[in-house]
Amino acid sequence: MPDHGAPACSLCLFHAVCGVAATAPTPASPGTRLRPERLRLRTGDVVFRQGRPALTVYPLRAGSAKHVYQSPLGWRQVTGFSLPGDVLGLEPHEAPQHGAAAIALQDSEVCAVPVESLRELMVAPAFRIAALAVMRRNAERERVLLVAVGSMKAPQRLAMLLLDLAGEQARRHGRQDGTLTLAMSRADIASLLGLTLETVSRLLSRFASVGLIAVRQRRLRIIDPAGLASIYAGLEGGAQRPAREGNPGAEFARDDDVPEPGVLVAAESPPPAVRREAAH
Amino acid sequence: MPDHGAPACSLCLFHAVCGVAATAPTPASPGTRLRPERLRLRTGDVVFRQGRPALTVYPLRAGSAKHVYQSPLGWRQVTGFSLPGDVLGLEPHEAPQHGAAAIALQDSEVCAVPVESLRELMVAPAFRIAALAVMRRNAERERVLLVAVGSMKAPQRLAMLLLDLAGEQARRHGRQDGTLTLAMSRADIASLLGLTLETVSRLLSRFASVGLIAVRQRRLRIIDPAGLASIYAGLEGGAQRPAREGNPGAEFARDDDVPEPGVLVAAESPPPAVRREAAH
DNA sequence: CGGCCATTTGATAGTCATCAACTACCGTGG
DNA sequence: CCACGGTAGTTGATGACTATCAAATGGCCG
Repeated sequence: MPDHGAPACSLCLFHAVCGVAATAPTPASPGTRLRPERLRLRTGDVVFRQGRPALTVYPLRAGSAKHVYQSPLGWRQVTGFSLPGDVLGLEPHEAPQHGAAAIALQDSEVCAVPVESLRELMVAPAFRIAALAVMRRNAERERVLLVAVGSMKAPQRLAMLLLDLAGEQARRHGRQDGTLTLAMSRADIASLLGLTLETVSRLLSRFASVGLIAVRQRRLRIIDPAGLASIYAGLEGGAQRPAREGNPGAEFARDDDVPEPGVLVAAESPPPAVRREAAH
Repeated sequence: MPDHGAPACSLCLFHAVCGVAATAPTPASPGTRLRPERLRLRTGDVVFRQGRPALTVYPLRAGSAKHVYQSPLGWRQVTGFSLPGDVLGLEPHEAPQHGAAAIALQDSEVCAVPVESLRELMVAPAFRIAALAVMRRNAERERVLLVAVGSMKAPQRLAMLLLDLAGEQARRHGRQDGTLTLAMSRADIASLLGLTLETVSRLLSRFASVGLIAVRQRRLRIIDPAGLASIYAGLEGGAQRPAREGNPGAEFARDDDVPEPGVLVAAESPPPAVRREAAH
């Protein structure tokens, strides 16, 4: 495995087929070898806009980005953040246009891989599997977000995000100390979570005052991960419980399907039970 | 084009390749010909559960269904409703397991198409395009829902759903009178929209009292579509405006990308403007 | 006809958005 | 180097919007 310049490259979807080795150009390479162009971005730069033809995908080498979706009626919302190793613009379902805009949250660096190259690579089963897995992960992320925004209280949502960011941080650099730098503004966080920036700010302060975290501006350290997880699970304060899903009819078996965890903060604390279904 | 038994068949993804013609079995058929098994469902029946292997897809011939997603922590939420012509269990990204459960909202009927058949069909460009388009549409739906739940008020969300249901209704049967039967309970609607069933009930009553709709139990008629659209757009009461997306830096061009409308209620009323971006 | 569930409606309180200052930070330019 | 302006972030006061709790009503099925 070549170890390319940026540490994030080892997590990149294209890592195995990328020819931008810091070492030798990898002479006789069997399969496709990418020599992607590199682009530098400055804070606020738009990598691509929603609706524009998806001609290129952009593996993120360094920095970070946000994805902004605009609904048909003009409502905008941040749908996610990307960190080094993620691939910006990787459209699911072979969508011909970008489904959302991508904007650099800080000075960043991306590679530019033409979709034709991507298409070629996709015929290789191994790569294809990996790419599809990435897309599935993204989709799952959005679903978790939907549920969070749709049925969890503000503190839970924020706790979720913090734990997620910490997890991603750990997955990249090995850092286990909960130190992280928020590349995004309070407004971005608020948009993602369906809150206002004031609420986000207040909650961060509250979390800090209770000793869960330490924050100063965009510098944040998680002091009590278990406490945050507890809040995320809704065990704090108001005794939140997963909403029963008021369906009328009956369901066959009564076992609960345990969805595979792992996306957007692993389910450490067991679901607070209360999982009844109306019997037939 | 064969006209199969159910009227919804003409909208089915598999329509062109389906051999279940009410007429003759279509003797010498060139490409793949499906003879899908048919299944009857009763209210509340689980078509498939989240996490279970996705071995079959179920085109919905008659009736309706809801999709229920359970997050890793056990929170459940309705993520969408399906009407005749939709395909239940069509997993994006070739997911090997169902990403959500599907539950019949009423006595319904589905076809059962093995995924192997689906895979075979997917090699045909025409079918492949169509299938991907369906998946994209589903994904776009969820995004619109995310934005709605994340940043719109309760009345807007409900108005959106009603308009959407009416639109789907019209797309199937030609009925242009806004008469529709809500197959789902108030709780299901509430879950989808991130509200409580009481709020849904109250809003329906309020809509009715203002003459926008007429409701009696699950019987509903849209009297003033424009009024609902106006509420959806947020032009009523509180002067809602699409939230500015508080991003810090600059953006290159200043033109707004107009996303292709059409999913989950077309954008009839133009976005209320106010689309400024911070200059650099 | 009785019982059960879905739905409606009311009363009340909690959460969070909104409006409004105020403070901290950052980069620029004197 | 320090003053300045502007943006990001914090904090407070207030109230709208909705969730929550609690009945009451109405339908539907057996």
